[in-house]
Amino acid sequence: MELRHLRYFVTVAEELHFGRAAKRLYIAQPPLSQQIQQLEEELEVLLFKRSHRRVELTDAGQAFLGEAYKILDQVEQAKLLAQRTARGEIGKLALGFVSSTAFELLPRLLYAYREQYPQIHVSLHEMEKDQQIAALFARQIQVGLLRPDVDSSELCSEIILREPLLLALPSQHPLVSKDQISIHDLVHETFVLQPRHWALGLYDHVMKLCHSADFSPNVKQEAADTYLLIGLVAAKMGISLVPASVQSLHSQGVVYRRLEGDTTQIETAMVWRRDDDSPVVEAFLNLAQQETF
Amino acid sequence: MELRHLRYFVTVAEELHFGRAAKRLYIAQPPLSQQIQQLEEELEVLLFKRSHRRVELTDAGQAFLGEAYKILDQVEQAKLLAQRTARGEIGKLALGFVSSTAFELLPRLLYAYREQYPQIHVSLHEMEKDQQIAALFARQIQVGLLRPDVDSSELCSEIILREPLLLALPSQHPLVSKDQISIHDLVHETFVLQPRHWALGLYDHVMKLCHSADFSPNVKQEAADTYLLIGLVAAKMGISLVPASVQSLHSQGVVYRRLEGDTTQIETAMVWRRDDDSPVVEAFLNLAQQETF
DNA sequence: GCAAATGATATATAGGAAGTATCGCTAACG
DNA sequence: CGTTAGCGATACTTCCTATATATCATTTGC
Repeated sequence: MELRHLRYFVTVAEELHFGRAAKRLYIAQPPLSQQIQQLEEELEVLLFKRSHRRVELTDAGQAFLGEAYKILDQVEQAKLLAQRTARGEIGKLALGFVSSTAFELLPRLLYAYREQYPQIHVSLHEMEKDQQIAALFARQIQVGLLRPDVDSSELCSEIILREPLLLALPSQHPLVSKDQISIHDLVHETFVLQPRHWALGLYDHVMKLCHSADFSPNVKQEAADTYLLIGLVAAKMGISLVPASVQSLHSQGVVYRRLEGDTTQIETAMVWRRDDDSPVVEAFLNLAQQETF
Repeated sequence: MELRHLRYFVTVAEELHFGRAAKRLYIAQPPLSQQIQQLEEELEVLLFKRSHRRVELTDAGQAFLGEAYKILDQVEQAKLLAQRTARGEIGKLALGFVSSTAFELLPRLLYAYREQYPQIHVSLHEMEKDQQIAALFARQIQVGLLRPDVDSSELCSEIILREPLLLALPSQHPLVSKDQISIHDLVHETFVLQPRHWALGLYDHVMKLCHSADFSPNVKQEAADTYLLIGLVAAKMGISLVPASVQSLHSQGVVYRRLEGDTTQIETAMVWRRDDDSPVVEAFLNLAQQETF
């Protein structure tokens, strides 16, 4: 049995007339009769009652007609599904992200993506950099958002955000009222920072900055979680240096200031498998590249 | 697109190897490659990622595979459905019957039929003879159970039950204790009968019988419904003559007796449209013929 | 009883699916 | 690093079969 048989059968069942059905199918009448006979032979069932004057469906033909419609419809659906899936309009996307992207970058990307591809189910997984890379290899996530660099020939990456460092201060801190704050003003401050193993790139940036002013920061407390970190600043445990996007985490008792003369750029990159040509991923990457800030 | 494409696609998807898939399909490898290419061309979608070393499904291929399985499965289902419908194993059967068949014949037929064709939905419609014939013409019922004769070239009929007449007596009636009861013993009795228009054949049989003993029955009360008729006998409104199968309607206060020397046979027939070749009807008729009593 | 209508049959044709031979690329191996 | 085995694609041929043409057989309506 081929779909041809079903298409022909449906048409004859609709016309109840071999001649008209053949015309509608743009074939001659004899081959149509033959194909219907073939179908009946394979099913071992008579689908039509033919008198030389009238054609009508048998009970079995009636039953088969309903199924035939369903099948032909499902074929169309399958075609559409494949095309949409290929265009990245349907599917699943697992994203890894470092916590610092959760305040600005990730929400913006997600919002834009959802708008354009509402049928994609996106799952979000907060992970630190190394975990993300492992998860990419294990195909647990398809795209990661993290701080560069990534060194692997099997992965691709692209920087999608560069942002300055900001100083986070308790709101009653004396420096708040100062016009311009330079890195040298921080020599005797106590710091609250994320642990090095947790936020490698950021940590090293901060260290480099302090060393450029010939001091090592006095780290009183470490906190991996960004919410907690800002909370500690508000609680006057110390000051901190954070990527600018953290600013959108408006926390009472914390103010943010640029550091005079600091040109540090904190970079955020997207990472994905080089061999991943999934259209879902491709669509996400394209969109993210356009949305670059 | 033809089912061939789906069958080939599914096999390649299962094997992830064109050579092995071709072997399983009993065709050579090149035509298989070509058919898959055709399919991809029609869908405008790549279904497989081919490196010269490995074949794997794309996302779209994965999605399409699920649909392809469903479609092929549904084709099998459709085939089965048509065959079963043709064999009369699936469908609907509307039966008309006169009330007197409801006690013995109809239950027995139904029981046997349901056992063999549990998937058929049977609907039952109590109607008198003329209504049944009209309903057969109107295709509201497919088979009728009634008293012959039926005179129409468009209908077929066959007698499936012959039964004697029984005398129904109130249990305290003097005739109950008599050894042999003859029709002549009934000359002075009062009768309860079904109206002539309602039970044509039966009524005429009773009249003929009485006239053979040179009297006309004294009909005190008529009752169309058989239950009511027997109830009236129990209430000593009179005696009645009924087909033997009514006996299975065991009613307190009523006893049944054969009439000595009476050879009357009450006949019940099945009637159906001559042009009805529905397998459901055919199966029912066959079974009823075998079950004849 | 003849003509029109309609589906089946017989035969011819052509379009395309399958077969054969071969190529091109990759990866594993000595 | 060249060689070889594996595997899918391509080129070309063959053969099957779906389609077309012509005709027949049967029914029905005038």
